[in-house]
Amino acid sequence: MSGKYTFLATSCKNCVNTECLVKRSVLTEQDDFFSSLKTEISCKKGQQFIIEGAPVNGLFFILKGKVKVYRTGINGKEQIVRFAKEGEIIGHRGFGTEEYYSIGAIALEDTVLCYYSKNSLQQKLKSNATFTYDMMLFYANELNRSEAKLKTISQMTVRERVVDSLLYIHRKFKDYNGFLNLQLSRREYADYAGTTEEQVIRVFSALKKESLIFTKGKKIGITNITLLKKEISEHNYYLDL
DNA sequence: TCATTAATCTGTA
DNA sequence: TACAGATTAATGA
Repeated sequence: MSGKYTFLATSCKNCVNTECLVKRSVLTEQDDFFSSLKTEISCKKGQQFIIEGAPVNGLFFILKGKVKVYRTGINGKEQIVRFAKEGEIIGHRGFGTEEYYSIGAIALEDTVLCYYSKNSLQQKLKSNATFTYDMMLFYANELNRSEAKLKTISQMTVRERVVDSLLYIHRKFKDYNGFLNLQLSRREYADYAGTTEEQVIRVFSALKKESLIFTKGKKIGITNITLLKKEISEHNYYLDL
């Protein structure tokens, strides 16, 4: 971890983030002590808060903001593993037996994170079955999604992968004023879809010509989501995760 | 505001 | 698919 952090202090009790696993499962037991164990970390847009290869000491929960999780590939190319929003967990793959992070994470906008040490989490997981169960469901989902993504990358054409990425961003982050509620560069789309920047640009302009999407600078809007979904589902690769 | 840097797009091999 | 160059947007002093 690097850079300057701003530390705030919000109790989980007063937290507005109802999607958070800690908020949902732990606070029901009237135990505000656990929420005092967290560290609140605020990071600016573009700031990296997990570095590949750094030792794992705990787990991050996103209180507010959006994040990308990536892994550096063979030729130094960045492969984006997933995007995450409020309430999601970051760094969980290293939580069990791994000693070092196999992924890096960067804030895509100003983000506030709640950080729990390995120790305090392990204790809570052992004593609170609801929390453990919720965590298990989360891990199962992640595994499912990551296997689906492997299929996507290995079996779809470039165009299908780009369309798939757009649909993924759409169902995860929804629209805001008609545009996707997450601004990504063409390079980031490429890194997620497993292709190059130029390919993404070309697919985007093709989709624009076909009136399936529209763009305004970095902002992208989906005109016809039904047709976009159809492109993927025709090949039976579309998974609503 | 202007200059510098980054991002986007197009042409071509 | 990859590279180079042109154009446009974003950033910072």
